[in-house]
Amino acid sequence: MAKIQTPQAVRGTQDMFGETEERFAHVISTFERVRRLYGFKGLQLPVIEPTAVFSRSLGEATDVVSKEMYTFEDRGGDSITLRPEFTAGIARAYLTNGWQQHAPMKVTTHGPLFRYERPQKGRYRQFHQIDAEIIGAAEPQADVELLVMADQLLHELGINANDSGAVTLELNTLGDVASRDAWRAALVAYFNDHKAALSEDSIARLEKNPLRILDSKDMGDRAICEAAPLIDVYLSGEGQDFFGAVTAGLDAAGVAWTRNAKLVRGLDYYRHTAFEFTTDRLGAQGTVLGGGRYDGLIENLGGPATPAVGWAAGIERLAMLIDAPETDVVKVAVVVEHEVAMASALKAAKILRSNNIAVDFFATGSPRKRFDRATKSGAEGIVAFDRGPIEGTALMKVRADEGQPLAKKLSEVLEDFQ
RNA sequence: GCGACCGUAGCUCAGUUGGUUAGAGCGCUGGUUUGUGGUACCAGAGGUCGGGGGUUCAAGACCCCUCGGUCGCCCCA
Repeated sequence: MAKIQTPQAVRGTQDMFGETEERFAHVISTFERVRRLYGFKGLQLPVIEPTAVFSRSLGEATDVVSKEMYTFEDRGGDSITLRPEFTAGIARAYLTNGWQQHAPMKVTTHGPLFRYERPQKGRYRQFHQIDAEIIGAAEPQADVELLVMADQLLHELGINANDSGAVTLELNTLGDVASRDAWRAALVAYFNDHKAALSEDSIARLEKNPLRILDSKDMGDRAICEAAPLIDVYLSGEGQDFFGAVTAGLDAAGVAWTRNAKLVRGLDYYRHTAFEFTTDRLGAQGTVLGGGRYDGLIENLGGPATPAVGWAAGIERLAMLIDAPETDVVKVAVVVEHEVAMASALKAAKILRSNNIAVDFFATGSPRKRFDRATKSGAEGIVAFDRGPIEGTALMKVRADEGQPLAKKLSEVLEDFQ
């Protein structure tokens, strides 16, 4: 028989099992727990959306829209896109379902996102994020609540800033529309004056996304950025008040933060608050959680002017930063030492499981291996079924820890492990 | 899209300046010991050395192409 080539996973996708999966699941379950502590509702959204949802809200010129989306035509001829981020889809759902009635709406979601990029450490084509948003809230307290929740989440995952220093909250403001536009114009003027010294990448950014030059990794660019104009000079009184309220709120809640006046967001719809929790432990992928205020987005999609704030965090990146969670271990290992005991063993396993006791079942391979595997499973107790004194009957033996084997009734076993 | 490094059993890796039947550990299967058993020992299965082409008397080792992986640039979580 001719060998056929074995199928491969799509580049940039992962098959998670064992510790990798446990870390992943732990991030999500912690997030689900913490989000409830802050009164956020869950949200489940489609993975596919009409392409326009993203092209209109992110901006046609952005890298995400122009070259990173998984877009295809469905059988009806409609252009469909696999979501590259959460916010646009949430905004769409908010409009199509008339969720204005619930405003201010505090929601969270999590799941897979897709971006056609070159995979590297902490970055995949199918990746996963947890996401939190408050829609319909214009006040800075919404920004604060979101940030305090993010901080607590990181803390409960064991990777927060306050003591370990693994992650730090960098905070900036982009101001309101007028402030932001004035700052942007000043930056363009400044960088144009220094165009000759800029890197090739940054000259391109000057046209497409001048704010981005501020976090260039090029050493020459960084030197030029040192003297670049800051938002503070162009920030309106209103913008100052807003930012002041956010920082005061964080201080009141005991959340550590540092000002990074060069922090910007890649997407056009951000206003006011911009923030990132960053780490130096993930190679080139320093951002673990990022977000900001996007008061302009819902209007971009044709809805009413609706203020909103939100953040998203990469589950894979968080999973790489946490300590390995304890692996789930079954409470009882049921071992079938002789075939005549099979029926009794199956029945016992079923009863134990019905009583909410986790059971693993060992009934294949040599009797010796069965017991070995049961021992290695880490179960608290082993319930073994052997041939009984009368032909065709079963004998139950219980062994917990190092003790001598005991003959027990199943009801006693239930008591032991309940 | 660009760059660097890597690709030998299921897994982690050895394989000396190219030279006889390609190895180890773990895992797996069977067995022997250990008085009911997490140990130790023995044996077995499992590889067309990512794929294709080339150089050579001889290539897992050298050259080219190709596919895959990792990391970095860009961009982002």
